[in-house]
Amino acid sequence: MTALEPLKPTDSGALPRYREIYDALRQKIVSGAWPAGHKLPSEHELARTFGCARMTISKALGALAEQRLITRRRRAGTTVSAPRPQESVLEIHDIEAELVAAGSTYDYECLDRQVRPANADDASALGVTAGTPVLSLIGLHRADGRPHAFEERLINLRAVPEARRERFSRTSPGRWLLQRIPWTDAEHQICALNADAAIARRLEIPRHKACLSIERNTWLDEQRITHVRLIYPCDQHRLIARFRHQRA
Amino acid sequence: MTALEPLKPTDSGALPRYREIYDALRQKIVSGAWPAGHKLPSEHELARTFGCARMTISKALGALAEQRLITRRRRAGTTVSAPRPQESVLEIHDIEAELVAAGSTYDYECLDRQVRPANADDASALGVTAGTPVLSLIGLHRADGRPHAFEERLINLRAVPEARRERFSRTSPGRWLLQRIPWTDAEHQICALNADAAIARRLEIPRHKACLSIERNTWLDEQRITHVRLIYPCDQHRLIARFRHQRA
DNA sequence: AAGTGGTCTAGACCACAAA
DNA sequence: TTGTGGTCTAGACCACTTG
Repeated sequence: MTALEPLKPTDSGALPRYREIYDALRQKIVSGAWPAGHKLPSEHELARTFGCARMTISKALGALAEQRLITRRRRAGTTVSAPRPQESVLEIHDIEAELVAAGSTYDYECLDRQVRPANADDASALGVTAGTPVLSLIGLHRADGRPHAFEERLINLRAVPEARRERFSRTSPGRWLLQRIPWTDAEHQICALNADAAIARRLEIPRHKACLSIERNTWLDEQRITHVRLIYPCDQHRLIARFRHQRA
Repeated sequence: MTALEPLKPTDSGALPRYREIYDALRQKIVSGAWPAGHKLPSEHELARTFGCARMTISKALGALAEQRLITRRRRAGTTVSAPRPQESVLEIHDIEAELVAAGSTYDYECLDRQVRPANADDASALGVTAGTPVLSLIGLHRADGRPHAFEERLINLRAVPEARRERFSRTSPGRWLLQRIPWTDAEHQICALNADAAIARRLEIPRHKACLSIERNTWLDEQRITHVRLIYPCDQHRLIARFRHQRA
């Protein structure tokens, strides 16, 4: 199969035309028949080849471009991209939803709650100017009664003033925020660390045991909403990320 | 701003029409003016409101749907989605590229190389049937001469027969594969662990020090290509993931 | 200057699901 | 049954970029 199928008999089956075209072109690429750098026919030519309107071709190419399988440039045409660097969609689920889905019980306990003007550490973690009112929360997530994750959180009260009225004694602030506050940007940092004395005590694990630390910053447009650091014992959490070139 | 702008004077500026419409609708959603569950006007009505063709509206809505900000269903119409669960694009860069970008020198050393029929462990890790020929590689990545990551890898020789001829004595198999083999699916598992004796020795760190473990499986369509496990000392690696609702 | 992709139109028909 | 989104057409003009 070195030439494009000139015409496909209209599958009375199912797939829309642009999707068939997408699949046909994608096959050329992932099979290696069209290696990186290969120049594709122009949209006009593909439209003639496949016997459809140019917009239909454009939709198929748009999908391939979104998958980074091809690069499209005016005048220069469309070429097969170099294999993309490892990149994956990481889903970091809501802790409660995750545990409930796994059939565990869940509860949250507040260990400390303070409203204060941001000190230097707060300001740097949350990315606000010192003195901005913040809500500092320290809490523990439990699964089936056993410690599951330790949470340190800062909430920008300038962005989320209504959080000042919440006690968060049994309500996980993460869930509360997620349900109320739209967010536009999130950033995660993931690393490993050895449990220090405080963390070991809270999570009821030996000192120095490896833990997974997930830090998350969220924004609503330019405004910082919250900073959170979650610490999981190594054997209680595992991030799973999947990526498919092919569209759903 | 509770009503939609009925018409925008054609910005002689820059943005395409569908993008302006996308932005306008997105603003309604992230600002909270249209909460989750809110029903959007129909495409025909939006086309009238914005004074454009329905396909232009459809393109804007398609982009919003891809961001999961809205849900579109035939007959039922288009509604604002619930805030999405935490989900982020995780970029796991090629180790060498990452180090070079950071201004470090990089080298790879092969510690062990075997071609063998898959044993039970290989078969389970790589997801092939026992007896399938596999290439097993154990190696060390170094940055500025110091151990940076420990790698254990299995390559399915049925999928990548040409790997059998490679020595991989100084060439990182990850990079070699990435440059040659197209892949369609990848799965990552990330967790923390305490260094055991073997890892501590290889990475020249104390035993029990926390490490980040990244396991990756890759597929070409249904066929398994490789399984790799990378172990980084906690202070030498940090995954960073960003997510934006807004399109680039 | 000319060819390419990027966008847009004003229609059309269809499939689906809710009423 | 009917309104909705999903797809498609056969054109069109424009912006960009390369030759």
